[in-house]
Amino acid sequence: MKTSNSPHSPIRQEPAISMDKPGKSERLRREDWISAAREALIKEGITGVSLRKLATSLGATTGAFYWQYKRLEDLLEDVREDWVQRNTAQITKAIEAAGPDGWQMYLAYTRALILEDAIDARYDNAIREWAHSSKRTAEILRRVEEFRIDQLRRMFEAMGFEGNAALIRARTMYFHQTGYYAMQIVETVEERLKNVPYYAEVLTDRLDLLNLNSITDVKRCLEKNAKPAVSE
Amino acid sequence: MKTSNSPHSPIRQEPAISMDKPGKSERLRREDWISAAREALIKEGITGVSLRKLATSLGATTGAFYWQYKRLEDLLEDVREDWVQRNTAQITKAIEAAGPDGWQMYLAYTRALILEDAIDARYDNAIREWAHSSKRTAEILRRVEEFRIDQLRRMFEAMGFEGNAALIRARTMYFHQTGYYAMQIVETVEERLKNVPYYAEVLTDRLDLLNLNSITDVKRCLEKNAKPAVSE
DNA sequence: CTAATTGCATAACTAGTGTTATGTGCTATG
DNA sequence: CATAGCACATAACACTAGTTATGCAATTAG
Repeated sequence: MKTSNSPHSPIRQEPAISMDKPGKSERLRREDWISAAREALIKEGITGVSLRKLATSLGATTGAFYWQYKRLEDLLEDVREDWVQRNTAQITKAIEAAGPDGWQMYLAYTRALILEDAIDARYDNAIREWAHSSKRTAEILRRVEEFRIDQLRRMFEAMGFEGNAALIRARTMYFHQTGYYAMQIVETVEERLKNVPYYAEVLTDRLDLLNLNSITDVKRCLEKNAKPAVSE
Repeated sequence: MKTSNSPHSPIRQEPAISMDKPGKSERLRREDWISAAREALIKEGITGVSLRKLATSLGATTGAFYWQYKRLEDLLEDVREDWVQRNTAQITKAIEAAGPDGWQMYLAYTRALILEDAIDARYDNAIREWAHSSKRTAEILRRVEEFRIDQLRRMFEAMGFEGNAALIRARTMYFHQTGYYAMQIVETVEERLKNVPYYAEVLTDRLDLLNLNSITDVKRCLEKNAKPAVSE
């Protein structure tokens, strides 16, 4: 038997005052393992998330991990929660703050996607890929996607679309986004801004945005609290 | 050293006449391994494709595999080619045979997707997932997707959309499809048929399809060589 | 009938995995 | 200074992976 020191303390005290020795060799915290796991998941998929790789990337070994977590699965659960917070909770705030006007919500959503990178597409893809081999991940992904689509549906209803029309547009928009992510399209911000009026025309039936010829016009239209339509 | 018998013959002679002993224990062929790998890939992802699992599903062991293939990678390359043939080459024929009229091509594509299951969505997903960890798979996926989108772009151009408008619609349609696949939506054929007019309205600006109220109307509209528009 | 080849099965090897047990340097406390 | 305990490193275990070497029954050739 070993001494009775018990790791895996539920609440980690931060080093109170961690100043004065910044870069040297601070103690590892759970967030360090979560970050390392997130980056490995994004870069190589769930098969790339191995304890020894994570430990090496943190300049440690597997022994350090088991001081923070009891099992690998516990870290993976934290990664799932990290994804929900980063890729859904954040953009949800932006949309709902722009309400109740549907068009303002649409602009806020577009702005968050294009200008603020509120959703990391590679993170979404890695989670979706992971869901294929992890029942737990699939469950969380499904719950999040139902929430996201319902959020868009309420947005289109706020724009005046009723019933099935709002749902179809919500799904068209979200499926398009998912497909865009899945295909790992590489575009500059300018290219994406240039297409904003075209997608808005298809999804919202607003033809007036086609008058926005320059990218600066589009960008100005996406500014917060901007008036819905035509360039002044 | 062992005897100088050399396996991995480039061309496999079929058993000439394989009648009379159907179910017992026929010799394994490359297609058997390809089929087993495809089903494992679809069900469990690329991590589920292991030699011992494949062998077990075929009632054999790993030793049998190396009589057909030199390396596992050689089987995986055959699986990639199998995917291209099954999920792209087939539907391409259907579309191009319906040309040059763009609307007929649209109907042929929709019919192939909904009524003929010309694309196995789970196969597409598994390949896309695999592409995250396999450079070779990513290369083939990219080539196929560029071909698919260009095919849709030419279809929209044949419908009268010009330049960027045709490309945007092609991408919207394909991204939607990819997202639909990625989300693993479960719908009956009737549900999917019911939405055909709505999607057609968004993508092609044809309002006349909204007159198709019943599913049988939609189905009749999708019949080969059907007239473009209104219910008679 | 004998011998050779085919078409596998069996087992072992190397490498990588999560996990556990134990050793160890550093820090804070008395 | 001495000592307890924290935060690791090290090493080993059981398991699975692809691959290789070898054994072996069934078929075929002479």
